[in-house]
Amino acid sequence: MTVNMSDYIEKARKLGIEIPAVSWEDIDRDIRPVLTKMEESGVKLNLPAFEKLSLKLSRKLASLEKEICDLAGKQFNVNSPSQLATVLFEDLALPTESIKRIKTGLSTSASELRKIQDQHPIIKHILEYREIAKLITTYLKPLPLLADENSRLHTHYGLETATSRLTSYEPNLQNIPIKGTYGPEIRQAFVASEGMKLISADYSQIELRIAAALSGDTVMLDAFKHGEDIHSRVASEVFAKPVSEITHSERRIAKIVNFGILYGVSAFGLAQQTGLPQDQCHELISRYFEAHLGIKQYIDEMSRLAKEQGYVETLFGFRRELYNIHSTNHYLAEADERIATNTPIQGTAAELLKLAMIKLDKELAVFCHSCAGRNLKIPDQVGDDVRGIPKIIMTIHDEIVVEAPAAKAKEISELVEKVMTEVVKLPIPLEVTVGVGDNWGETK
DNA sequence: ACAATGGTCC
DNA sequence: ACTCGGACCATTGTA
Repeated sequence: MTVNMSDYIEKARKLGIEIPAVSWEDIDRDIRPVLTKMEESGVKLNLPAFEKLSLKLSRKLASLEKEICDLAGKQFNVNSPSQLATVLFEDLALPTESIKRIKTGLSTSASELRKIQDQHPIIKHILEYREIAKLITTYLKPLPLLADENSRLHTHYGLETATSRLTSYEPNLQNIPIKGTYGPEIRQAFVASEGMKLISADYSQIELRIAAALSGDTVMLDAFKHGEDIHSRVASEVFAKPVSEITHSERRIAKIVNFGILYGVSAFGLAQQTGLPQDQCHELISRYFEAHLGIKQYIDEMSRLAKEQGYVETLFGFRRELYNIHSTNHYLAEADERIATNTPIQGTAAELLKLAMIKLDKELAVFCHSCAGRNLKIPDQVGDDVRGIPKIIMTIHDEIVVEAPAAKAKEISELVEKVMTEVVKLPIPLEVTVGVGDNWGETK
């Protein structure tokens, strides 16, 4: 047995991780039929709600466009970055010192515009215009056109990514809005069929937990073991004060630091995101690594592995080649170093979700079988093909959405939580947040 | 048809 | 010069 035990399974065992004896290739083979079923099931849209919101926002967009052109003193295409740059930085002569230069001139991206938001009332209008235009053109208009005769929307899932994550396309259901004023409204228009409920279950901080497990960082492992708020905990470390004294703003910054670590943060990037001066960000990063020697070691180890073997691997052996790790172009070489730290974490998270989906799909079948004599089926009051069978209908990187008969939703939500929580045994618990509702916005 | 820009999600 | 991982998609403007 141990003779043929793969390297990565042995590696996992040493980290105190118990994983099933499967490779990423086994996982991808077994997830495919599950994905196909999800594609065929689809998710139901509340089309009248789409129509209503679309109309409301279209009116708002038109009035914003008029206000913007009035403030600009001329008619122009607000959708055109080049025309917009001319209006802002030539016609209105707004300050350009802090604005990023791009190939074609001055950037008009939201992050740049926010820097000069106080300089002119037009900026706020433009930001709101962009937000609303995005929602209309990317979601509200196209999605209903892709729905079938039962108002169900069928995405396609792909397996070809650099990290073993899934993709979703035509349409992409993995970037449906959730933030902002209207994000929740859009999610509320993703609904359960009559007699059914939506169950949404997502892993909380799965990437940070995997980082803790893969690195063996004792401080982070300890924090997760005790169920601490990881962002507040890191805030107390980098700002050197007790958790009880951490402010909302300090926690927000620590959250950005935590994400930055997963992505291979630089002081510059952190400054960009937090709005703090770069030298203070440098200080925060130093303090972070002082408090998390295990994480520092992990990053160095991945960098070393990348240089030695030219690739890194996920927990289940998915390999990513790093072609630029030895490049004399430092920018490219450093980019590969960041990829080397991130890929095992992001990739392992993706593999755990796939494993959970494979197991859940089987468990749901078992559940249905055991319910066979208990009148589980909902009479076909709907024209579609669901009729009371619980199904996985969507996945969004760390989240699984199930559609289940209302009468069994509670029971099934507990099954979903159990399968996801127990998919592998890490030295720390995997936490899952579950919600049940009549629509996707309600399950949070 | 394609590059550039910008924006949504995890 | 230029900065933080992974995706998909819409629009503009040029070829």
